[in-house]
Amino acid sequence: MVDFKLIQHILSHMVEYSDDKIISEVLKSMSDVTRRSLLTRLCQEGPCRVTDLASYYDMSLNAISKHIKVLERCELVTRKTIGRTHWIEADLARIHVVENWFKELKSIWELRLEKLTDILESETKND
Amino acid sequence: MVDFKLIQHILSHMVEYSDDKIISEVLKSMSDVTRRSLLTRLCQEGPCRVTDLASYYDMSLNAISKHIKVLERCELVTRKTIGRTHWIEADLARIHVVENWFKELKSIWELRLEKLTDILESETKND
DNA sequence: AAAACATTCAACCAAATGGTTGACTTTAAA
DNA sequence: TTTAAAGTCAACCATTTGGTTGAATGTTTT
Repeated sequence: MVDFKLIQHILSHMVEYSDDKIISEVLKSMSDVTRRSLLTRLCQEGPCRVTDLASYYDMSLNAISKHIKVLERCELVTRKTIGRTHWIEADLARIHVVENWFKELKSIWELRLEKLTDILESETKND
Repeated sequence: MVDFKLIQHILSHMVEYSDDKIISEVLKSMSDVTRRSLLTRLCQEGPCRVTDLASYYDMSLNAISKHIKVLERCELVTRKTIGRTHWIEADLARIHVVENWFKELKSIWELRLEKLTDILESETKND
C-alpha cells in the first residue's frame, strides 16, 4: 500500500531543502529596515534610479548601492542598465517562497493538533 | 471633505513604524537555518526540552540554547520552566505580523499598477 | 576635449552574529 | 550527602554586516 504520509514527508523536505538557501537570503535581506523601506518605495514608485532612491535616506549613495545589491542578489529587485543610469525595480516573486514556508510551518502545527485531538477522543471513548 | 487616502496613508505608516522593530527581529531570527529547523521541530513535536532539541543538531548545547534565546526574544517561542527542565514551545503569532507586512507591500504594488492603468486608459481616450 | 554625472569597486572600521569552551547555578537522583 | 543532569552565563574567536571614504569606470553634456 502507498504510504502517503511518507511521500508527503519526503516531498515537503525536498521543497524545504531546495528552497532553504533562498528563504534564508530573502529573510535576511528583508530583515533590514532600510532595505524594506527601499522595497516599499520601489513598489510605490515603480522603477527608480539608484541616486533618486539614495536621496531619501540619511546615508551615503554607496550604502544604498550596497543595499540594492543585497536585494538584487536574492532577486527581490532587478536592474536594467541604460547608459549610465541603472533602473531598479521591485520583484515580489521571492516573497511567495517565504509565504509558502510560513504556510508549511502552520500546516505542520495544525497536523500535530489534529493528531492530539484524535488521541484525546480515543481516550474518552475508552473511559 | 475627508481625505481617505491621506488617513489610509498615515494609518498604514503608524502600523509600519510600530511593527518595524518586531518585523526586523522576527525576519532576522527566522533567516537562520538552524532556528527555522528548531521552529519546525517544535511545531511537529510540541513543547520540547532544550537538551532534546540540541540532540538533533551537530552543534553544542550552548549554541542551541543561544538560538532558542534569540527565538524567545522575538516571541517566536515561549518557555515554561519546571524544576530544572525548560519546556520550549513554538508560538506562530509573530508570523502574522510579517505576513501582514507582505500583504501591505503587495497592496502598495497593486495600487501603483491600478493608477498606471488608469493613466493609460485616460490617454487612449484622448487619442 | 573637458567637465559633470551615475554608479560601482576597494579598503577600511565598528558592531553584530554564530559558534566554541569552561565555569556556575539549580534541581533531581543515588 | 555526594553525584549527575539541565541549563545558563561569560569570555573568547572568526566571519559577516552595515556603514564610511576615496578612487575608478563609463556615459552624457557643454
